[in-house]
Amino acid sequence: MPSNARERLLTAAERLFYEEGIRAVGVERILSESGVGRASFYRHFPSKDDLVVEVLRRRDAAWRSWLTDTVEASPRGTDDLALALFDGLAERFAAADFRGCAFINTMVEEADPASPAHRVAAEHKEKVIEYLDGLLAAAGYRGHRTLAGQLALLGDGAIVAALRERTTDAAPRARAVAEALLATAEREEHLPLPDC
Amino acid sequence: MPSNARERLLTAAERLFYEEGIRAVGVERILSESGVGRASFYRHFPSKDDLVVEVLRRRDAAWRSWLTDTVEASPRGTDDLALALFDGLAERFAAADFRGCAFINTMVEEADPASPAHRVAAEHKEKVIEYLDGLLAAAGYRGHRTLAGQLALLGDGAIVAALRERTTDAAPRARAVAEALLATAEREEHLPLPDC
DNA sequence: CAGAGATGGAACCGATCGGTACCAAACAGC
DNA sequence: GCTGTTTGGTACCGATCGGTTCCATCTCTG
Repeated sequence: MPSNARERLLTAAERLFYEEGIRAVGVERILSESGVGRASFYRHFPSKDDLVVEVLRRRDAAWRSWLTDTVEASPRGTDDLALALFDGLAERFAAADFRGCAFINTMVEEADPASPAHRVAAEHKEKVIEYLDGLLAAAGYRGHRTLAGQLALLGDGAIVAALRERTTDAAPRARAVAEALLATAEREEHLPLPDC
Repeated sequence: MPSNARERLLTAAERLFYEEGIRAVGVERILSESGVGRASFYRHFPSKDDLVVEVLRRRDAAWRSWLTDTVEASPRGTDDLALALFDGLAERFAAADFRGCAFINTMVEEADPASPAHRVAAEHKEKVIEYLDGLLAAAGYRGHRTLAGQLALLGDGAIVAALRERTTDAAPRARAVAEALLATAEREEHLPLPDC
């Protein structure tokens, strides 16, 4: 059964790491905000780095389940299910504590690509792309793998833009690009015959 | 006349900040790698933060002049000058020390949007978008301002993707999206008459 | 050559970093 | 009620953080 202290540590650390950055938050802050004793912390996690990795793993799971829920709850047709991504992002951009993508931020803060935290963050993006790839393949798009990478690229670009200008404008802006992209890509599969 | 020590500090700091991150590099590292004495450092810069801001200012100027050179040296026609951006990015992605966009990284590391470093980084992106806007307006695109934001979004998305997968593949992938985007946008201005 | 300003080196400062050791209280299951 | 585990609190550790101070040396100018 899960420990109480461990749970409080993870939730406090997740919030603090996202709001202020991994390196910017010391162990002392996590302890005081979670109410956990210093010894208890190191009983549950060998080091701060291990806490970071565990926080990222949980956030990866939570984020991807949010993505699938958002897509499945979308009232759209099956053709442009992936576009629901950008409407979902718009909600995220509006959050008061929005500070970009936790995984992009981790890859920036943990510069070494071989570091555990960096790898977990990179693998998260891979899994998101695989999921999008599945959606696009099911919708019958020809170059679905490339298309999935392009949609993820648009999503990340929108997140960066939202972080920079601190508005939700980037979401519909990226959505429009995605629509233009899917409109041209769709033709290859669904409209092989010239229409003019 | 420019001080020798100051110049060495700025070049060493720029490299170290980009390779390892701003917070990850202490003053000691900058001193040892630049060969500048501790006292000399604080004679030239009131604090480390001031050095960070000055490094960003110089990188902003250098990056934007690189952008204009890249665009002007492009063999393309005036219509898709902006696409030269992505070919230029591909070269950057291939660099051995590529570690994303220094300004995105700064906005991630310096979480407070009001901090001087964060603001300089955000303003850099604004200036890039203004430049792209000018290019698109000159080429006769109708919604050139929105289009400029979308191209910048694609550029940032490509940079993030390149940081994640550590290949140059993201550049042509983003370029293809930009071409699809400009292809649909161009019609509004240059082809007001239906072609079928 | 003489003087002035800039320089590099090192000692030192308080604060904070991640991590360890120890302890008394709270808690559980029997 | 008693035992054994988990808990929060605190003191402490060496290392490093950004920053100050002093000094001997170097270089450039007059």
